[in-house]
Amino acid sequence: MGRSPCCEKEHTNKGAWTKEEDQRLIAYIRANGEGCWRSLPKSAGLLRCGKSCRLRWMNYLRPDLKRGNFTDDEDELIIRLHGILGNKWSLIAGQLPGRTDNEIKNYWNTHIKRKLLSRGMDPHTHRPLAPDGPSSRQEPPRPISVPARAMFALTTKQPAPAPVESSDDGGGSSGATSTGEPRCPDLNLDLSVGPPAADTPTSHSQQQPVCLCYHLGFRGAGDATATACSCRQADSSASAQSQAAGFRYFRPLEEGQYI
DNA sequence: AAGCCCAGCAACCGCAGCTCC
DNA sequence: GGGAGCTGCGGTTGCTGGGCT
Repeated sequence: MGRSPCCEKEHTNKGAWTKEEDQRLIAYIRANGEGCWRSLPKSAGLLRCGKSCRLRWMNYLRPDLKRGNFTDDEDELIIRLHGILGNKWSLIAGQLPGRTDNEIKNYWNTHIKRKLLSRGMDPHTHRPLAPDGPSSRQEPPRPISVPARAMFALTTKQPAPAPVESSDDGGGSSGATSTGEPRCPDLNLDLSVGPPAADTPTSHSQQQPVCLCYHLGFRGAGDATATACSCRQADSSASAQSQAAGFRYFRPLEEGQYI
């Protein structure tokens, strides 16, 4: 594709995977588990680079993947999460069991963008399109910039004004829908980005942060999708410190609460 | 029937962040 | 503290198949 290869290895296959390669990869991971992608190709007898193996497994071969069309509910969830998280496809994928970031990214670019445009919404800003067209004004992407592994706590305490650009103009995807359904009423998203707050009580100390994963169905071990959320694993091992820097805090939402 | 166009999907690449030493 | 190596993420590209002319 015009760029230099990511691997220095010259004798690696590229392009579409063959059935044989798939079978080898599946067999190897079944026997040895995931991890150590760099050495996996050699161990598995594959002429691929580790990144390629990982991608193939994550996006196509994993047994817990859900194939098939996205449902309307998934559509709406993706739109809502994109409004909150922006192009953090992996985070969004984490809320959709069986879906991959690549799949969601592709789906967004091919379907949902169009869907939002047909609704008169700007897919980047989740705001109503300007009268002079979507691309005529080069508005920066969503102002909420959440680093992939940045610590953020999400609170739902109301009715404080949301620091996030919520859909107060009536057009945001997180607001009430045209049907009047209270999808995300007056959300107070307190996305605090910074060092872990566990030992540093702040003004949020009385506002129990909420783990998106928890609310959206990831309940930890036992769940087929448990690996997508490490909230409950965070404290269990020192090696999970990096995970702890991610979704560390969680609290189930109460009935009637929305995100 | 043949060629063209385009949407959708799979895969690649560079980079950022994390861990280990 | 800093460098090296590895992993994961997001953007981009290229292939493929279906629809249209």
